[in-house]
Amino acid sequence: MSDTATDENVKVRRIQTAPGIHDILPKDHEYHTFIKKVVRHRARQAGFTRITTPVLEFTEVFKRGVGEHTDVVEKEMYTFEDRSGRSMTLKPEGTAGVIRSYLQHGMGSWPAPVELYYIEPHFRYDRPQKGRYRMFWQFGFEVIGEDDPALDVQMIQMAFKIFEDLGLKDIFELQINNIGTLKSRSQYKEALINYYIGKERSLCEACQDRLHKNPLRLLDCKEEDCSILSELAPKFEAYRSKEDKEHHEKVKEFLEELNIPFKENDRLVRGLDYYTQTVWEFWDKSTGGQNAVGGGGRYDGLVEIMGGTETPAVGFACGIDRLIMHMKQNNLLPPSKDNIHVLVAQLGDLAKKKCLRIIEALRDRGVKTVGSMGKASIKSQLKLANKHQVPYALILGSTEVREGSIIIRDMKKGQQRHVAMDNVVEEIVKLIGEDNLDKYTPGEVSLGSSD
RNA sequence: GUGGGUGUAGCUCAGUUGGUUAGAGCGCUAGGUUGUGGCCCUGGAGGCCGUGGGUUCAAAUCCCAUCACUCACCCCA
Repeated sequence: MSDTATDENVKVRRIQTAPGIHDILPKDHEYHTFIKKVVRHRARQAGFTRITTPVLEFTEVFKRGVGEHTDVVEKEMYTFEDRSGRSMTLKPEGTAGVIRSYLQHGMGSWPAPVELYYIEPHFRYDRPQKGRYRMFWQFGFEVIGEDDPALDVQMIQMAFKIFEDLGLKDIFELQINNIGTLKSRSQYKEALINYYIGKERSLCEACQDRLHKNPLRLLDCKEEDCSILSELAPKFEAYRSKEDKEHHEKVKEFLEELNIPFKENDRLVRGLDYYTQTVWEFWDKSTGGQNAVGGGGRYDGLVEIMGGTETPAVGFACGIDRLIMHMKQNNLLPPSKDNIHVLVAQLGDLAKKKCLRIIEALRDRGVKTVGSMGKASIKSQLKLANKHQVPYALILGSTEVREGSIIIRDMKKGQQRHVAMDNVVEEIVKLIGEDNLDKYTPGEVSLGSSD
C-alpha cells in the first residue's frame, strides 16, 4: 500500500495554467466587463444580435474556412483527436464558425442582411508573447448577405465607435487595402507566380513554399531579399477590375464622409484566405503593424467555400486582451462597480443572528453590503471595513440588540451615532444616495411562444 | 518553429570571492487593558533558493541537463 498521497511530509506540487493561457482575476474583469458592455451596447444600437458558436469544431470548418495554406491553419491551430478519432480544433477565429452556423441553420432565408456579433475566447497554438496568448478574447461582427461598400465602412465605423468609448480612438490608425474579387485575384496570383519564377533562389525558405501555395503572402514577407523583390513585383492595381476599383473608391469616399482617417496600404494582405475586396487592420500608431488590435474585411467567397450559394459578407474582429493592454498603457481605468457601501460588524451570537436579516434587507434595497461574520473582535472587523474602503460601517452589539438600535459609523469622519434598528436601511440609503444604489434588475419575463 | 533574458516568501526584490539556523519592504494574521479602523509599535505564519544530476569538507551561489515564465522574430488578435 502506498501512502504517498497522505504522507504529510510530501509537498504536493502545484499545478499552473498551460502556457499562454491565463486566469482573468477580479481586477482585470473590470476591463473585460466594461469592454463587453460597450460592444453589446454598440451592437444593439445597430441591430446586431449575438451568436455563440462552439469553442470546439470539426477541424474541417477552419481548414476550409480559413484556408489550408494560411499560417493560422498550418502552424497555429489547437488540434487534437477526440475519443472517436475525429480531428477537432479549438476555434482560432470567429468567422468560419459563424458561416458554418449560418448555413447549418438556413439563415439565408432570414431577412438580409443577417447581422451577428460575438464575444468569445479563441485559441492559437503560438509561442506566447506580449499581447499574444494561446487563449485570447475577441469580439467580432459579421454582416452576411449584402455587398455594398457602405457596409464595409459601417463595420469600420463600428470599430471606431467602440475605440472611442474605450478612450482609445486616437491611438490606432486604420490601414486599408482592396484585394479584389476572387477572379481578379487569381489573375493577379498568376502574374505574381510568373514574376517570381526564376527568382526562387533569392527567396527565403518560407516564401519558396508560399510561392505555389499562397503567392499573395510573398508580398508582406519582411526578409530583406524578399521585400526587395516584392517592391518590384507587379502591383495588384493593374489587375483590379472595374468593379473592384469602384468598390474601393466608394469605400474611401464613405470613409471621408464619416471623417474616418485611413492609410492606404497596398501590401496589406491579411492572413486568412477568405477575404475579398476591402481589407483593413487597426495598427497601434506607436509600434506599427506588429501588434494589430483588430482587423477585418469583405469575404464574398466564403459562404460558397463552406458549401452555400454565392453570398457576399463583411466582418471584423478585435482582440480584447490587446485593447486592455492599450487601456493600461494609457492609464485608462474602466468604471468600477465593485465598490462596497456598507460593512456590518457584529459582537456576540445574538447580534450575529440579527445581522443576517439586516444584511439581506440592505442588499435587497440595493446597498452593496458585506458582513464580517467570521471575525470575533470589533477591531479586526473595522480593520476589514477599512480595507474594503467602505464609507459606512454598521455595528451591532448585545447592548444595541437589547435596545433595538444599531450604530452607523461614518468611516471617513470617524463619527458614529445610534439609530433605531427599524430605520437603519432607509438611513443608509439616505447617506449613500438613492442614485448610487445597485438596483440592477434583469428585466421581466413575459408570456409568449419561443419561436 | 528560431533567438535572447529571468527563475529566492502571496507580490517586488537583496543575498559579498562557495562558509553557521536564507533576508528586507509590501501584503496576510494576532496583539498594544473594558465594544471601535486608518498612523505608529510588537509578535506570528509563510521558502526543498523552479526541478534533477554533478563538482566540493561545504552549493541559493560553480558546471550540465531539464522545466517554467518572459521578450523579440515569423504571423496575427
